[in-house]
Amino acid sequence: MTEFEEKILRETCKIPLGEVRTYSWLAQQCGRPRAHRAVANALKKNPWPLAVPCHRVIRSSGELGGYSLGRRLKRELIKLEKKAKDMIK
DNA sequence: AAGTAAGAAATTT
DNA sequence: AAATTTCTTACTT
Repeated sequence: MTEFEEKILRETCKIPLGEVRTYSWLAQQCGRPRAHRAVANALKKNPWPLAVPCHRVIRSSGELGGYSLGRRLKRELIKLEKKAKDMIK
């Protein structure tokens, strides 16, 4: 595990409930604005699929992107978290 | 050297 | 204007 990957994962954990960020956004948070591709690489081999909310990371075009546990689940999780957010507020 | 869960730009439809 | 192709990106293996 490289430092870059760890940074990515830590930033991913900061994404609030019911919200999403893009791959390039994460790249910027780590000081490498053009490393979006490497970000995807780090997330796909995320060792803790649920502990780190990598399902809150989507493409900048608004599309889902991929997910190690299946894009379908990813969609469901985001939907569910939006609901949860509404319920809490 | 090759591959990637991306992106922007150029190209075609 | 939307869909598809092509090249670039930076990082890992």
